[in-house]
Amino acid sequence: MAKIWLMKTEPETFSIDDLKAVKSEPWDGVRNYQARNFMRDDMKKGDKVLFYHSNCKVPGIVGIAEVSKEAYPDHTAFDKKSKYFDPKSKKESPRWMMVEVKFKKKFKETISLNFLKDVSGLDDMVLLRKGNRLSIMPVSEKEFKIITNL
DNA sequence: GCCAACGTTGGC
DNA sequence: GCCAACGTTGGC
Repeated sequence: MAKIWLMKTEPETFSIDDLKAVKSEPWDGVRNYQARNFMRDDMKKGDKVLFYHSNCKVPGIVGIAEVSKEAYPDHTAFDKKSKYFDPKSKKESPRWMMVEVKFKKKFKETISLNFLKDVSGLDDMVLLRKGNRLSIMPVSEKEFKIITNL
């Protein structure tokens, strides 16, 4: 069964509108092991993705995307000129992986983080846990239903 | 821009 | 393997 994820991005860097424009995008630059493990081990083609804008005026969920390609090596880690370059990632044994996501839809309004905090049934959501810094995290079916019904 | 809460690094 | 120092994330 398809799983559901939440992926954070800074809209200044890559927003939902950017995704809409390019249709599909390789999710490069993830340099966190837990997030990588989710991509490498658990994200399957067809999984749904809640698209989240962070580090901006109104942080929150702005739309829905879908996994369009499963994990493969993140080549930006091999590129000395890339800001995501990691000398410890070798081509023979890539340390970092990425998936591709494609645009599904953009919500009319951002479901703000502030608002989500007050929605009942979402108390256990990973996103709302204190000190959470994961850029990719799992979302339960129940949480997804609540959110898409808002 | 501040700063709390994390994750990572590296000396020991 | 511990843990202090450092870097990063991300809400505010």
